[in-house]
Amino acid sequence: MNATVSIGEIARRMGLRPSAIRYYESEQLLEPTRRRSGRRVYDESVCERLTLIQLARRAGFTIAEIRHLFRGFPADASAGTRWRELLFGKQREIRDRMQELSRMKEILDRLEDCDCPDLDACGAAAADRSGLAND
Amino acid sequence: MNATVSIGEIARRMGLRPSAIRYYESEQLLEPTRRRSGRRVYDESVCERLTLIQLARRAGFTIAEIRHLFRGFPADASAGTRWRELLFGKQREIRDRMQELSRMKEILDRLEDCDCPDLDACGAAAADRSGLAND
DNA sequence: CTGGAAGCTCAAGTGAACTTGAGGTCTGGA
DNA sequence: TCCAGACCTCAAGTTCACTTGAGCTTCCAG
Repeated sequence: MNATVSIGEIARRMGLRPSAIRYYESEQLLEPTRRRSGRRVYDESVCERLTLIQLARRAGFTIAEIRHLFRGFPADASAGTRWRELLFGKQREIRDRMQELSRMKEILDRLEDCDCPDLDACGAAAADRSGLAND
Repeated sequence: MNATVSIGEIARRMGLRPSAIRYYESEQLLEPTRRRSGRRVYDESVCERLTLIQLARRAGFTIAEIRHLFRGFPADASAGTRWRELLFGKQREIRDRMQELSRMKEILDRLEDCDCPDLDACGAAAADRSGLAND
């Protein structure tokens, strides 16, 4: 029934600019959009797709990687392998990023408990700093 | 004893390019470096600082934010408030990012268990997709 | 029917975070 | 002594992900 949403309306709902949506389409993260007298007409389902794009972006995927995530690789002998590699690589990246975020969170939490004007002046954070090299 | 490390050596140890280290210095994330006949001479402690910079970068801090993290804000009535705001804002951002990463991880983990050539072709991921709007 | 908002395309511009290039200096090993 | 290679500065270039502007069309409320 409600398959007649304008690009402006989708953008508003998703907190994006229309230009970003056109850009994603041009990058083939969205399928070519149906037109009515030249204008793009969306149905609601594009929102899920856009949410997934935003999620992937914030998880560190580049536009090209998201395209591969959605559309795979040009079908040849190595397509499956490359897909697996993208997947495994990204899983690893995400694990690493989660760890880094935890470490940064600890530093900030510790900073919160003191009232230094900055990290350089902060003794509470020194403990974290000295632990940083233990990789 | 070993207070005579060159920029190239520090870069190598930290997996950075010398240009990045010079850039951080120019952006005042590192203190002006001691020179010997024009060349920068580091002692090991700069590595902790660089590790912290990299951690913060990957946690989503901009260069300007890292500068504020280290050096605070120009001392005036609002300096303390702005510092707290930066801290709280970043803590929130980190929590959000960790949640987003978990969601993305789930999607990738599910993709791993099937053998679709891409996400568009994947039924296992459809469940995730339909759940995405439930914010 | 009309005027302003919203859309369209395409090319060029933007901001963040570095990198590269040009032109020159300094150092350390053969 | 010679010179390859590491450093220096400063300005300009690069990449990514969009945004903006120009010039033009279409929609719709009054």
